[in-house]
Amino acid sequence: MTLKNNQPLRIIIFDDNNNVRDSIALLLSTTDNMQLVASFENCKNLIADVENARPDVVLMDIDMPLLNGIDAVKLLRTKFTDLPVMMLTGFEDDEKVFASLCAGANGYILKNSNIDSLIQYINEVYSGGAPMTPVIARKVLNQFTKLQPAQLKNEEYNLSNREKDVLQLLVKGKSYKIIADELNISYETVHSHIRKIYQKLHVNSVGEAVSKTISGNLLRTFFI
Amino acid sequence: MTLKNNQPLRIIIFDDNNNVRDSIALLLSTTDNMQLVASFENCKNLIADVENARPDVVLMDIDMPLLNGIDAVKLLRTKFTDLPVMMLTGFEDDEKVFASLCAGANGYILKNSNIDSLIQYINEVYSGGAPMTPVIARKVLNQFTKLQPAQLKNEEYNLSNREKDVLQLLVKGKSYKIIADELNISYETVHSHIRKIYQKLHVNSVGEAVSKTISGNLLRTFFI
DNA sequence: CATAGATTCACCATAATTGGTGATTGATAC
DNA sequence: GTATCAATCACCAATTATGGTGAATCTATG
Repeated sequence: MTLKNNQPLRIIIFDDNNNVRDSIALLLSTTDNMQLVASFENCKNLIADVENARPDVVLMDIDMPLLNGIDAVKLLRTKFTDLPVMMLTGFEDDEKVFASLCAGANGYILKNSNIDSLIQYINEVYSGGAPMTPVIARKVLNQFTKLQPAQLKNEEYNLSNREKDVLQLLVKGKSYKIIADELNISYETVHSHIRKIYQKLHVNSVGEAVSKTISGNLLRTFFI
Repeated sequence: MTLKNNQPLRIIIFDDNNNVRDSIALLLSTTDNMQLVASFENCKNLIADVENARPDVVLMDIDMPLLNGIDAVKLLRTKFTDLPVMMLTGFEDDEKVFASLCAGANGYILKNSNIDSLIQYINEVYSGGAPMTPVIARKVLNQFTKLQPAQLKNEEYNLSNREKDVLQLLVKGKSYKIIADELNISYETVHSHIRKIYQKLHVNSVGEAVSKTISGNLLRTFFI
């Protein structure tokens, strides 16, 4: 695995369960390129703890007294924007997965993952990946195939650059007048561009255009 | 691992590379609960082959002569809507990942994954997961955090049921008149609902409303 | 029962969007 | 060099959306 200057990966864990902290300590003590540099049962001194421990990867439980793991990640992100944080949780709660990822967590795995997996996940999250359970990933895919009929033939709409500019602003909810202003062109030019856009997208209202654009684009940007 | 009636998982592979087919055959021959029931170097008789082999999981290469793996998945999906298909590929090409998943693949992994992983991935795809590389998954997360500031505070807009109905149609690009028609209410009622919706969402045009709704909702439906 | 909110509808005036047609300029391709 | 297309602008007419005000009915909640 890729290591920083041949030094073992510095790991830190926040978990209120002694057993969990102990097992992870044991696991990491038998793993060559990893080192548990600190371990805490709550996030009371989160920022200071992290500053002192200088970890390469943070393991964070979700259900903890005082400050829960999700808020902890948010707090962490105010100081350490790129520090890899992996959530550890006992069960797969969709709401919490969602909230964690939104808060800025880089991965989300179950505590009952087998030992090899945990080591692998830590490596992955350190090297820029985002380990998540296949069940979560599956939800993304389902959404895909659901939306597919309309958008994902990936029709190249062949919008010109200017048309894309206009469409982008349209998606932000701007009116013709404001778009004209922001692009320094006349209202009638905007009108003209939008006419073309509607032709190319096969729609005939802002609603449809925005809808088609976002759902297409969002999904595409996920993977391209 | 979960098995169907204690029978080993029936695996089938399509790959034009003899070495790959051989290594996978070897790997699976040493794996208790899996069985390679057939192996083909192209998808010439895809449907027939699958019908005969009755696999539980299909492993599909992408670059193949005659019919490439992506089109093969599409074809497969016309007959076997739920059959787990995992793409196997030598390299991580974003476009192809995207195209495969759109075509209906359930997972996407690299051939150079280690042996244990492959076995695990097969199990996961069979049991309803969607194994994908952490790098792909990371892209999803990045998109998340990008969109977060605007939408994902997950403000409860407290829309009433009727308002949600109307908003949903608005998102589909329907006009007031058509919405009125579809919900069997008067134009003025639609008008009235939309006024309320705009208030609650803090917007004042279809564009904004649709935008706010979709980007919020799409992401949410991925994970909740 | 009184109050709040959801759902329904109406009228009015203004503003914004949509569709049609047409025209000029500049760049690019054949 | 001419045909094509992007980008710009204009005028006109019809439709649609937005915002204000007001009001009736019904349901649920205290």
